[in-house]
Amino acid sequence: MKIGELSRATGTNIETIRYYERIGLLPAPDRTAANYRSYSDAHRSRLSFVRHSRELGFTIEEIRSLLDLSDDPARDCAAADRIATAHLEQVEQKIEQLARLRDELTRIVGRCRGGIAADCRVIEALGDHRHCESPHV
Amino acid sequence: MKIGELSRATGTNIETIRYYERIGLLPAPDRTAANYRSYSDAHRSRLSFVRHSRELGFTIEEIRSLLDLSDDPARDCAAADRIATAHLEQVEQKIEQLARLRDELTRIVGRCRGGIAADCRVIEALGDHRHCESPHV
DNA sequence: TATGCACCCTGTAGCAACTACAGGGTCAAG
DNA sequence: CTTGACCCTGTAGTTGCTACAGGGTGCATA
Ligand SMILES: [Zn+2]
Ligand SMILES: [Zn+2]
Ligand SMILES: [Zn+2]
Ligand SMILES: [Zn+2]
Repeated sequence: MKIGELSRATGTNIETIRYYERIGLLPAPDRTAANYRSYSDAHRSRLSFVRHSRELGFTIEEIRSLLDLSDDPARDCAAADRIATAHLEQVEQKIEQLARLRDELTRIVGRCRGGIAADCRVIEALGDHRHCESPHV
Repeated sequence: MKIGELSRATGTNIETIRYYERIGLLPAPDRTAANYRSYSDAHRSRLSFVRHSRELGFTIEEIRSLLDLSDDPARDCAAADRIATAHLEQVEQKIEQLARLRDELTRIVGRCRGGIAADCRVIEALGDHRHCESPHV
């Protein structure tokens, strides 16, 4: 499989595939006589794993650890669980933070009654946290 | 006010203040005889505006537009309202996306029963989106 | 007077995770 | 024999900072 086919098969940008190789996330594939990369099915499924994990928000380093683990099928899977659980917790924290942000932004946006910038409550609220009702950080 | 005082007064890293000046978000202040930056109260409140807006998740470019607007107090404030509303919508979308992620991650994490990596349902789920119950993207 | 220390300066490079060229080579079809 | 689709390497850009390196300044103390 050439890089273009792998790109279409996994929905991954070609530049991204080369980037993953450069940072050691995907192993370097064989080359054809013309120096084209030639991928196997193992590459395809590894890349699918990476892309899917990225879509689920895991960082490259987390994915690296997860790949290490699945490369060594006899190891205890507790590490994978720990990574996934920690990531879930981070997502939950991020949601809470964004919800606070949303509430504060809703209050701020709702205060604009139109008119000139000098009188705008939105601009006023952005300039001074004392107008806020939550710490939002 | 020297840069260290401004830094303490606004809770902004000194490097960040210089960065804002470099990208034209803060006007270059006067200099002392020793070439030290010397800030006025106008600088201080402008920087507070920037930091507060950043805390609320606005991008630098959005803040630039908001500052342009507040620099011209006679202008109609509708543009500010539009920026803030658009930002609020983005925050809401991000929350929804993260909520989908959280649900999917919760399902995935819940499937691990311990054991070896070869049998791990978490690793399996990460490798193949067909195990997912939502599109989560 | 020297010297220590806190503070300031510029310029550059690093982070994450890509993305986008520039400037070239390869290969099959018409 | 040229056109077009593909592939290659290497480098630089994105966002919003942060962290030096390598210097200068200013004030208090011994
Ligand atoms: Zn308004
Ligand atoms: Zn606030
Ligand atoms: Zn498991
Ligand atoms: Zn999925």
